[in-house]
Order: sequence, then C-alpha cells, then structure tokens
Amino acid sequence: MEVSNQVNGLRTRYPDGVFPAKCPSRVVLDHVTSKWGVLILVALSEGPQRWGELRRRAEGISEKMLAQTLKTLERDGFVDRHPEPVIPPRVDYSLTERGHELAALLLPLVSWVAEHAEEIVSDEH
Amino acid sequence: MEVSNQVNGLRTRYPDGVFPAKCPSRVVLDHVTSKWGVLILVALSEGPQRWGELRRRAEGISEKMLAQTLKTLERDGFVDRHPEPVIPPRVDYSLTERGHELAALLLPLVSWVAEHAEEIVSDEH
DNA sequence: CAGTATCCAGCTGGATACTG
DNA sequence: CAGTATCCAGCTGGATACTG
Repeated sequence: MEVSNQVNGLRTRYPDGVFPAKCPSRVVLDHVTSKWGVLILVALSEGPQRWGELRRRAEGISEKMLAQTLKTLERDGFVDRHPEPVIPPRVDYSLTERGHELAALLLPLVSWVAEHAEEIVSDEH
Repeated sequence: MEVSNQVNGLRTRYPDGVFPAKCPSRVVLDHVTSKWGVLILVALSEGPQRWGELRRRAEGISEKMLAQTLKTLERDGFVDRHPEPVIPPRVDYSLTERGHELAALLLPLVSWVAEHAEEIVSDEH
C-alpha cells in the first residue's frame, strides 16, 4: 500500500478535516500514541521480548501501566502474548503483522524526534 | 535526510534500546503525540488556520486545551503565531519548517490509523 | 474573535503488598 | 517471573465567567 493512498484515505474519510470526537480513529490513535504505547511498540519492533525486558526498556513505567498498555495493544491486535507453561513463568510478547505495519510508521517519527529533541528543548531558554 | 539515517540515529542515541525516563526525546515525544497535539499538527498541515477553525476541527477540544496545546507547539518551534492588529482580533497559526517535517511523518501514521480503526475496533467484540 | 482566569470533579497512574 | 489488587495523591482537563 502506498503512502499516497493512505493520505487520500484520510481525506476520503474526513473530507472537511474535522475529526469527530468519538470516531474509532481517535480511539485507536489515543492508544498507539499514548505515552507508553509508543515506547512499547518501538521496543517490540526489535523482536519478541519478555515482560521484564519491556519493563526495563520503558524506563519509569509502573507494573500497572505496563500490564494495561500491553492489554490494550493486544486487544487492538498489535501485540501477541505467548505464555510458556514453565516454572517460573515466562511470557514473550511480539508484534503481530498489524503491529509491524504500525511500527514501521512509528519508527521514523520517533527517530526524527530523537534526533531533534535536544535542539528543540535547548531553544526553550 | 533519509529514513535509514533517522533510524540509525535512534540506535546511535539509545544503543541498548532503553529510553531514559527524562531524556529530551521523551519530553518532545509526549508533546507531539499528545491527544490534541497530533490533531492540531495534522489540521495545520493543510495550511494556516485561525483559532476558531482549529477549535472546530479538533472536535471536543476545550479552549483551555487549545490554548495550552498551541503554546506548547509554538514553544517547541513547530507552530508560528501571526496576530493581526485588527478589531475584532484575528490570529493565524501555521506550521514552521520544523513543523512541516514533523507533520510529514505524522500524516502517514494518522492515515493508516484512520484506514484501519474501524476494523480494529470492531474486532473488540 | 481570541483568548485568560478560576474552580474543581474525576481519571491517571504511581506505590505498595501480595500470589500462582 | 509475571503478573493482580488496592489505595489514593495529584494532575488533567472540562465548565464557566469574563475581557481587550
């Protein structure tokens, strides 16, 4: 699918440029652009990872928010959960195909921000 | 600047994939991926717009949040404010060059979400 | 029109303790 | 290890009234 098609899709769906308050787009957009959602998706774009590793990578995330974020992303079909029946428990998380599509669009954004963030923040006396 | 360079920048800056809790990247990322920040940036990518029009487009936004979001985006150097000395007042907002760079990365993401949101939400019984 | 100022309800999310 | 359960402080952000 080409980018131009995707952008046309935006205009087709919202011809007047208004985003209705309760449209599905806003709901899903809030999930994927949430503070922790972005970081988890970017982390998982490097490959399957365990709960503990995700917790370490998204520095500052609480257990509650990690559980909640993973559940939302799983529910939206971006993330797969693979529990292994061993003791102690081991659970791997990975991106679904849909999750990979999304991450491919998220990565350039996050990279751009990572490259420009210092300059942006330092301008703010 | 190529996308591959940008993604390499991510790895260079965060080689172990950890996003430190208080790094500038996280701060700026929170601004641009905030609930209203995304919508305002996308709306402005269609051209300069007045306060009232932005308020109408980002359906559901309060005056307080519109003012706050615009100030943050202006402070980050993504948005320019052009007040005209007329009565009644007229103020136009537009993207800076930096804002256009960012919007170019945001649009494919928002478009993808707009195209898939219905399917995603409908899967959630 | 394009905001600012104030108030405050309620949700977010952190901290802590606990578990199969 | 990978979570769940509970509590609650404090921030977010909506509503309302007002202004140059």
